[in-house]
Amino acid sequence: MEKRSITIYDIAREAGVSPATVSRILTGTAAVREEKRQRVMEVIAKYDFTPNAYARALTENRNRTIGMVVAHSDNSYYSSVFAACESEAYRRGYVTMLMDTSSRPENEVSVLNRIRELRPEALILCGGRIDLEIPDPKFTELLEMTRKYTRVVVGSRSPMAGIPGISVDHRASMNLGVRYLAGLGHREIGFVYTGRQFYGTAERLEEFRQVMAELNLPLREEYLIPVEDYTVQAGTRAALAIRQLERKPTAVLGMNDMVSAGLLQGLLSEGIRVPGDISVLGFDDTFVTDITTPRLSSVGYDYQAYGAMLVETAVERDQDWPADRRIPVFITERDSCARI
Amino acid sequence: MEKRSITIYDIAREAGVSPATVSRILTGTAAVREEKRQRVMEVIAKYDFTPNAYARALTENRNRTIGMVVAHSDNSYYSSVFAACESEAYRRGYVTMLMDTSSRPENEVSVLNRIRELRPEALILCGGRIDLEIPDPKFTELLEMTRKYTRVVVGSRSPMAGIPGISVDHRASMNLGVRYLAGLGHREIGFVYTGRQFYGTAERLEEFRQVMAELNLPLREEYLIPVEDYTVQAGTRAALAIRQLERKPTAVLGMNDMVSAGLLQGLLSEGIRVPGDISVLGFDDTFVTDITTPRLSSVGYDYQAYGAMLVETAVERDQDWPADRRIPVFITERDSCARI
DNA sequence: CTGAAAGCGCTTACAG
DNA sequence: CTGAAAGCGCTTACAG
Repeated sequence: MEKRSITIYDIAREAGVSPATVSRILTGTAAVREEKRQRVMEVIAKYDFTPNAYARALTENRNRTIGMVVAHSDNSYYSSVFAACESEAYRRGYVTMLMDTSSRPENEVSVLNRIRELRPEALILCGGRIDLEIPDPKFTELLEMTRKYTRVVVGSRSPMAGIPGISVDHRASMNLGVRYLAGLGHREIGFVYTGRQFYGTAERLEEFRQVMAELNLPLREEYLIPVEDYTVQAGTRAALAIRQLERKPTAVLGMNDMVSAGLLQGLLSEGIRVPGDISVLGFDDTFVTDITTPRLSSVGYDYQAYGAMLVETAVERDQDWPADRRIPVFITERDSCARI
Repeated sequence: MEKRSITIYDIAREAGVSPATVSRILTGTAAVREEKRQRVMEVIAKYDFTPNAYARALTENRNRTIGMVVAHSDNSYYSSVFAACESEAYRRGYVTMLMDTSSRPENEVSVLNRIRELRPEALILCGGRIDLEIPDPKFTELLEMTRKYTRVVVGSRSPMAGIPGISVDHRASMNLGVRYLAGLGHREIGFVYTGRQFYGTAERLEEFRQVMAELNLPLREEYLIPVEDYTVQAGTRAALAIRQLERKPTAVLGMNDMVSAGLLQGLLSEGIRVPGDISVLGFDDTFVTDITTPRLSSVGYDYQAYGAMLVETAVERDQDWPADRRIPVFITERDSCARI
């Protein structure tokens, strides 16, 4: 941003053509005599001229921009989803602006206000109030406003008609996890969960009960252990709770890899062997799984595919996308679960 | 983006004022009679009107946007730096667009081309060719072009006059690490390093030799172990190399937390106790340190402060910032280093 | 194939 | 305090 930046007019003057011709060369939308093209290209190169995306956006009424707002950009789940979205968006010629709300409602408000001004062609929302089991009407209203200015897609359950939702198949992930453990011979299975207010947790909890019943496994309420957040420390505290138990589970699922890592450490430091005494299974299959000792088996998703689907749905607006789609899950066996 | 979005003209007409008045209310730059303000605000609320940032940017010749390009957005070091920058930028009223180059030169080129069109008020560059010990002239030229359109700041050593560089104090980090280990009684110290072509590695290597000499500790070339990349697997392979050693170090520094985590696991699985037989110290102090067993001691930085400094330097352009600044380092003791 | 002109949606001197 | 008008830097009918 110098005093006044060089424009298409400057290029045109120096090349001895009209600004329209320069524009045609830049956009490549119309034929231009080769000789003129040459001259113009030379002048462009001489000044390292690059057309102003803002002016272009204003005339074309599009800006090749995608907004993405996540709850915590430095959390490895969200950063994996973002990285996947960004690369797909970039491949399609879009640039991504990432904003972080730290899961704070006041930030969600101000971030979405800013997004409306920025008018990205599409907005991808992941985490925060959008994940609430019982929708927050204030937030729903905010989404309605945002929709007037930009197409929105959520990495969650669809919050309303017209906003496609694409999310992890929470029920399938729990089903797979429990069946995997049952296949290893476990009958006494626990679940350390976080975020009861979120639909993903609700779905996993329901599925847990259901699949345990289907498999004819005993469901013990004391094996359902709530923790406050998604941290290592929360997992460690859950391990303490498990130690107190008269009769212990032989396997436990942790809400995500961080909680599971804490669980694993906590159990170990209580002298409980993993997987010797208790098997631990994580969710998300982030790189954390390679770092724990023993390495953590985990139910994961194809982040690359998830990101691609999110961006595709965001960008190809004419298609008739399903209101809700779920990402398939798979399990990666490492060393934290044993046959009993 | 409907057919035609609602504009300041629509608002003006319905409120019975001129567009200029609406604009004045929106920007808050000039006094407007209270009664008119009321009327206008009502119409704005009625339509959830939000001014178009692109049009505004074009007239004001600024866009309140910061670009950030990182080598790997899903790497925890970069995502910590980004999160810190984003929050500081947001606090100052800027939105951040994050782009990821995957450290590929061809992506650096296309990303920077796109950045020039987008004309963010400032660009923060972290990782990739900017970190090369011997500058790449092609890349330097690319930076020169970019500078014509936007102020650039790097999270690295300053590549040229006019581009402020702010980076981790690599020498200090190594000095601190070695002195810490020496303080624990270690004399036989090793270093597993990655990216010899990067200045940060070069600095750490030099400092390693220097501080070892200062402390009168024996420097054994076979304790300087190069690995290919910054992964857990690289650390594991380094552990194998250490096992082969006739005479083993009693402590080793790993290039970053990931490498150190792999080192730790590899050593453990070779039957070498950590920290009983060998102490391991990491760099970066990311959340990885809480997940390893034993938990990893690590030399880290204040990411929040780093991000704030990067953004401040990027945005307050009138100030006379030093060409090169280094972020202070500190050590966080956990359980991977023992007194000998 | 090419230029003059209008328009995208704002802001800001300029003149009351 | 307020409006008419010009301008920001492009693109695209429109008319040759």
